[in-house]
Amino acid sequence: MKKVLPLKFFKAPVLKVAESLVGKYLVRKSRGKEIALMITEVEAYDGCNDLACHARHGKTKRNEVMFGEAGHFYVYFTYGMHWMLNIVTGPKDYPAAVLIRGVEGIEGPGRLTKKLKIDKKLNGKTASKKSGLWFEDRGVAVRLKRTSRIGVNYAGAWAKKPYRFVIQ
DNA sequence: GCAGTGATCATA
DNA sequence: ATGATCACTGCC
Repeated sequence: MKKVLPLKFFKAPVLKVAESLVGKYLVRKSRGKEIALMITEVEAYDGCNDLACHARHGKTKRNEVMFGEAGHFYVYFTYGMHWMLNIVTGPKDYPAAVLIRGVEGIEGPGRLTKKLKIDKKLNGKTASKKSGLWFEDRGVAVRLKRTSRIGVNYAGAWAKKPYRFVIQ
């Protein structure tokens, strides 16, 4: 069973999308080659009140995609060398996204984007075959584990929220 | 443990 | 214009 996840899938609340995205496949088509990898680790970033979320200080040029329609990619550059891949969720004008932190065989959000050649060209694009990057449900069931998020110690109480989902 | 790296954003 | 910050990685 191979089913491309429709944009509707991402309109649900971010925690629900994050949870159900683990065990699904991230598929990248680049230069005619298709690579499908199971997602093993994600994190949820939920709205302006989430002190770890980029949207905590309101809309800016960088994060405006998060305020848009669900099912679009939010890709940004950080630490002078790494691209981060997120998928926008929830209703329009509600800034929330799921960070894809790892897939099978590629541990770490920065490595993942490097291996799959993901950069700002995908920012704002939709998750579909047309953009060359999309998600598929291949009918795999997995056991999950919830933990607090990585690299957000500055976020006070929000740093402790169990918004990270990893495969067990 | 921590240096490297540069876009982004707030402040002026 | 300047300076602090950063959803990380790789090497020590």
